[in-house]
Amino acid sequence: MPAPVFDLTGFCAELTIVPELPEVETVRRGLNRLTLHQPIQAGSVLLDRAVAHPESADAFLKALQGLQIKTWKRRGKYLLAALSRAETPSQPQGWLGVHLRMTGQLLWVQQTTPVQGHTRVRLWFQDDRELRFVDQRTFGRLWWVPPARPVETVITGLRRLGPEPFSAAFSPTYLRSALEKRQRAIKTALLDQAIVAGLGNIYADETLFLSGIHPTRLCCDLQPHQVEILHQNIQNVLRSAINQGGTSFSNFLQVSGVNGNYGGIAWVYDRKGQPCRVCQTPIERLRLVGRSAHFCPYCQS
DNA sequence: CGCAATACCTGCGAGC
DNA sequence: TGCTCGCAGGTATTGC
Repeated sequence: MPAPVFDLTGFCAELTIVPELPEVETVRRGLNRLTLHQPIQAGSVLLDRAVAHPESADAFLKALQGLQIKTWKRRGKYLLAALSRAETPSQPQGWLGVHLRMTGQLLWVQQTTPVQGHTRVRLWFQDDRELRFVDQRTFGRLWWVPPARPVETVITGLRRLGPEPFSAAFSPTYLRSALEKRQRAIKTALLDQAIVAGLGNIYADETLFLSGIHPTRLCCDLQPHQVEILHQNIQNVLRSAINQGGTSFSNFLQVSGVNGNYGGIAWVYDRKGQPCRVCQTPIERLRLVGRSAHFCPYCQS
């Protein structure tokens, strides 16, 4: 099997790791090391609906031609490449947006690398390089945002995002006010990107375990000190996952010797029936608004 | 407005 | 062996 020059996702291909904030942040850092200041020469769209804007794949490719990437930013789980032209680097030329959703991957490969199944979009750079978007379940999307158009008018999902978990806006006070009147389960609220941007199913379950809070507990029933703990653990879980290079759950991290309780091991996620790492009680799973929630019935209440 | 259900997808594994 | 079916989950949309 031909290995990519660099797998920007940085995680084990055999494991299905859905990209949440730490994984997207890891991809962003890889993109910033590899893809900047090189004009896009051409490209190919193999699946039309992978391009959310503009309407036609041809228009998308035409717009990107000749542009280069100044820097990659991240907002929630969205990646945003600031575009410019080599001759006029200070003049913004819009944005390239990417959302990996469930199974999206960005690969930095040689153009001669055989095109694997599920390849959706190819962008060709100089020196035979290519940014390849591969996405088995086809939920991932790319956008081109024209210059002078506010990004969120094209990538409308950005409008619905709450604060970044490491921003000043995401304070314990904010979180308390966002939760105190809500009648929904706390797990559901953590998955709601309008409350805080970036948590997905895995890190939401891990956060609740570390906070000793049962996933079905109603937001409005949480004590202020519990919200404080929750706030701290949201940051702790995401921070340690980012420090592990984007995933806390991959085999190769374990075999390469990185470990400790956030280096290769989930407390509860996908551990139904296995003993709790703290009290040995079997981990349970229930369905909550169409998602699985994993928890320890003894440690979490 | 708040919240939940559903649609969108494909591959895989369980069960028959 | 080969089939069906449930499940995995981020986000947009729909509907109560």
